[in-house]
Amino acid sequence: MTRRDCGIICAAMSEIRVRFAPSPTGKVHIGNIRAAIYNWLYARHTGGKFLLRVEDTDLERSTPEAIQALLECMEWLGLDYDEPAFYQTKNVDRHMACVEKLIADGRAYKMEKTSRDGKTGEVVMFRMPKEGTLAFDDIVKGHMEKKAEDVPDFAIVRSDGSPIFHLANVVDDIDQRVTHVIRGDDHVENTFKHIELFKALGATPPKYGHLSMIVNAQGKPYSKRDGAAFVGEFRENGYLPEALFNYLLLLGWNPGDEREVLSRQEMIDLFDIEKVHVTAARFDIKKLQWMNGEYIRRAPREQYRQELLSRLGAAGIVPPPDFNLDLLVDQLQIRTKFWNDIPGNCIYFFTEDYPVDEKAVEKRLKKPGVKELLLDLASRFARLEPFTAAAGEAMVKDIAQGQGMGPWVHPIRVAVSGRMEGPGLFEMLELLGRERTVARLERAARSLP
RNA sequence: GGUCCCGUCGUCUAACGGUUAGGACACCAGGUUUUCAUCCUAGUAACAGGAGUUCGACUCUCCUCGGGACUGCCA
Repeated sequence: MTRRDCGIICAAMSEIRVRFAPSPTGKVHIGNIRAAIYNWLYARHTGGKFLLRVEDTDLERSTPEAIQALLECMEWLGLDYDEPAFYQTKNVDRHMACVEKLIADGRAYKMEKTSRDGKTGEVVMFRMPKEGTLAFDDIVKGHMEKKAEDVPDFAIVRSDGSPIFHLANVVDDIDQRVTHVIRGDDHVENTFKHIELFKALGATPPKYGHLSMIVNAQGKPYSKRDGAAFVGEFRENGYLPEALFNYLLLLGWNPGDEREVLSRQEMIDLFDIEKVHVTAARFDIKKLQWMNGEYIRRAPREQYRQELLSRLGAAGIVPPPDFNLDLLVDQLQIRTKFWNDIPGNCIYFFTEDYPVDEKAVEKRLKKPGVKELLLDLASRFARLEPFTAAAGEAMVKDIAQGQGMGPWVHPIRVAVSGRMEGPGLFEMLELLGRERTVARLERAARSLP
């Protein structure tokens, strides 16, 4: 409580500024985007600023397309930033000016060095303290300390004259007036170097918080083999941005009570960077899938309706004007786990060219008596007035005479939809309409010996 | 190898040093239902191991084991 009060006071005195600083390599990884989410929430929670810095100094991999993909991911997740995106390549002059100053101050020196791949050239090295301890208080990991002798000098300018990450990163943080650096665990060791760099440049180091990694189902760091670890893939697979956002947030943080599905506003209100976990979290696709279904079920009908129309449209289907879309939404919304499920789960309402599950046919239709049953039902449905779900259900109930309706319902379902699961049967028939229902019952009957 | 970090159900996690160690996902058994899904009810399942401190340890200390990060002219 005291801490939080202090945070508010400090924010009033000097605004909190955090940043997401990805290098655009084409695909945005979930671990990176979770860091972005935590930064964004921290900024929104404290009333500070969330900044975007594109670390595009790796000219090989940084393409306009990659940057575009990055921006789209952020927009999809609702990670809006408060100042124009800062491009690292635009700040190279500043980087080099800082190097000159460091050299002039004796904090950096030129040196002949042989790189890992055997190339020799002159680089600029940053001089680290040689004795004493280096320490900082990590917002999530607590007090971190190292002997100075364990952190050697390091290169800040390549032999081709280009600035290296450590230097560029720190100079940019100074220029963007970043107050809190919340980033991946893999930077913990770098922090000892970065803090010295800040000091050598006459700047106050920011506060640091290091996030543990997200590991795969085997508990190992994600590799390219794991797949589906990129934000874009979740989008393509029909996940809701809100669900992915919520799930990622819960990987390493919780609101302190038993709530899990949170609104964006609740997240902002409750998020507390100090309560973020130190331990690595395993990515559980099953729980994400559940959460996605949860978000779809909770979505406003209108949103579902729009998504339904657009997904059908993408499949080349436009429901006819007299189609009862409301009823379809009623039936489908609770049965949808991914947006991508939509066309497949209702395509048979709109075309005669729909897939038929042969196992279903085997189980429900290829039985003695079913042919006659379907013909009988076809003629009954042809006469049913009105042709509604309620009337259809009443009719079959009447035929079943108080017994279970299974023997009638199951064959009808497979005969008219080609599958064993789906909306309530009578709603399904109403949506199909009399003509299609009768025609499909007769067609199914004809296909039987 | 060296430096640093971490360790509660299968997974994500909760638990002022005192709880029958709680919740969620998954799993499983029922119920509702014309199928599937939803929904409701119940269940299986964890403090890595060992010392110590303490009246009392998941919680504090140490050791062991296990996992991870870093150890670039990559970011």
